[in-house]
Amino acid sequence: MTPMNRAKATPPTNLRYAVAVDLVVFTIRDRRLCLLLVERDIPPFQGAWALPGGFVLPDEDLREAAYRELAEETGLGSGVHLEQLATYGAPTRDPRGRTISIAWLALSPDAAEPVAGSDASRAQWWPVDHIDSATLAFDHARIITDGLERARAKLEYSPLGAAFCPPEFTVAQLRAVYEAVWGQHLDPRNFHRKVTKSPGFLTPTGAMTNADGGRPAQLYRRGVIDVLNPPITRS
Amino acid sequence: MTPMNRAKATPPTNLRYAVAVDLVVFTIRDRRLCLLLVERDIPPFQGAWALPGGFVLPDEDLREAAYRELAEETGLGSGVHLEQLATYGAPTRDPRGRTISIAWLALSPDAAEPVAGSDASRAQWWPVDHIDSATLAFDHARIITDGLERARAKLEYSPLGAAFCPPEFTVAQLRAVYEAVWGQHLDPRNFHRKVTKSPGFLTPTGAMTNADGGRPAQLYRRGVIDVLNPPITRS
DNA sequence: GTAATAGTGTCTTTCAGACAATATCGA
DNA sequence: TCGATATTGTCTGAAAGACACTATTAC
Repeated sequence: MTPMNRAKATPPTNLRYAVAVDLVVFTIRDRRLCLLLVERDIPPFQGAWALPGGFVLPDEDLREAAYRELAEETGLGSGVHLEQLATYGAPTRDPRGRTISIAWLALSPDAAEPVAGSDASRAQWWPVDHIDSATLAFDHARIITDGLERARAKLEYSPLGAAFCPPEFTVAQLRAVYEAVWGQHLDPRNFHRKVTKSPGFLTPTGAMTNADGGRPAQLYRRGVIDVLNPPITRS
Repeated sequence: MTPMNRAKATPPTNLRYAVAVDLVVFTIRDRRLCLLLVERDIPPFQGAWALPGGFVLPDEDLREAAYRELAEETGLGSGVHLEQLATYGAPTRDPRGRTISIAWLALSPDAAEPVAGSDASRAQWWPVDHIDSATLAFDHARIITDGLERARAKLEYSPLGAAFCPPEFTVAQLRAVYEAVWGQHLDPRNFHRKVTKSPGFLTPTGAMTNADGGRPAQLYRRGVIDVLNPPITRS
């Protein structure tokens, strides 16, 4: 084994980096798409808003770390959709030293106010169009942009819109999700036909609700499929 | 700052892990989808086939590391499409110690034989349906599965099929890509109409080729768009 | 001429979007 | 009754899949 055999050798200590998870948590509140941010109470970027997150512990999987941080900083837990977004690792993205961050996209039904994290920093839901990218810590503005893009795209070809809804929901609630995420109005009648005809997207519970006034609506649960075919188009 | 304020503090040395990039490199050879694997010449998994990859150096970005490994182990470089696939970090995925691996998906035109890596390990193209998942090193079987799924999905709604083709190519060459990746026959006439009508997918060069016998075919270059609308459907 | 591949046209069915019409509640 | 929302139906135009047909080369 030559000194050139770097790629396969055990890495020396100077090739080890801090590894963190960051969470891009979306929900719908008041018909608007909102993102969870926490206010940093220590340097760097003290006082700036940042994504919730933290370092990965030695014995936990990456997804576990994401779930743990989600629970610690929001009180949210099971029932929240969590998927990997991307990994950010520019050498200077963290002034404290090289840090690799695995970003996760989380979609949550409208929850109560977020609980303060264990570090007592302030956590708050922000409408996405009220977030000032320039003031965010680290490269979190970029991560949020990527998360938004992913969420918007996923509504088209996956049943993830339902992840923003409670376990049982109406077609109108689901439509409100799509309208909030895409920022555009959708025809209620065509939307209704599309989602109820999309095989496996929704399963009717048989129960009805009249919580919204007007004619009572059928309640649905999330179906079993992972890919919408045909997709729910945006236009 | 309490000891509980773990999430925001600078991480101690025991919270640093090795960080690697692994490459899922696909190409089309002999009308079949092929994957580049290297034979490991040192433990662990000595003698097993693995994805090309290596550790991230202190001053390079993650994408740079992926490009460097690609060049070192394949001789490939510019002109290869490279995108992040996912990050794998199960605590025990590497018996040498905790290693976080950022996997990249690379799509390459049919190239010459891969050059031997700088560590002289053997590199070889494998038809994807000839790969024995059970014999692969680490969790690479899973990574390959994820890469395959991503590649298959991306052909539908992105112009990435062209990443498997040389800079100038015919519709038939592009169709061969789709057929290899999807493993199914496509009607040449409908395919031709779909891709040439898809706005921004292909730009004709004006030149023709008769390399395949029969009527000469128009040559195209990759267009400028990133998303196909409408998508190229699979059925 | 034949064989092979490239490319166009045409038919049918399916589906998306616009929007009328009907259904079922509360007040 | 009206106002609100839910749900179904109907029409039209666009697009997909099947496949006949024409075009242009090599031999």
